[in-house]
Amino acid sequence: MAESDILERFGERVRKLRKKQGYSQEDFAHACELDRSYMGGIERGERNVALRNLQRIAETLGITLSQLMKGI
Amino acid sequence: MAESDILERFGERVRKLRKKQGYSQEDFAHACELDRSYMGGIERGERNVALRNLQRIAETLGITLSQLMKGI
DNA sequence: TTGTGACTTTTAGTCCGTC
DNA sequence: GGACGGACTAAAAGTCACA
Repeated sequence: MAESDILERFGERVRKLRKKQGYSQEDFAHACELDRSYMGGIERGERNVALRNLQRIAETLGITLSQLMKGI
Repeated sequence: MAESDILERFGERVRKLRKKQGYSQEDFAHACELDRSYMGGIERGERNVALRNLQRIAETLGITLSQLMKGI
């Protein structure tokens, strides 16, 4: 399924941006007010994240949703 | 809740782009392979759409996810 | 510090309809 | 052509313990 790639690509994108800002997965999850294991699932491409959580992630990274989606 | 605005802004964005391409709501929903009542809910800002469906909507509109999210 | 399985609760998303 | 509702099923949200 080609679409499942979108979750993986998104996960990689989050992981990259998160690391770039020096967060551990746990600290980042906490900053997003999400559970650590949920965030882990996102980065591994296992979660089909919806708009509200996408927005939280973008906000925590200090970027727009559009920027977060770049290259996805 | 400030985040609920994101759903409304997204709904307006979809409606605008959909109309620009001359689709009726029903035809557009069908083109996205989504239910018409669901698409109505999206445009009314009542639905917290997840990544896979965001991608379908973007594809149907012929734009990238990043472009779809512009201004959201 | 992260992966992962198992799980419950909440909501996404469908399908029927009416106005 | 679109708003809106009820009833339903599938899947997302969210949590925990252990490797």
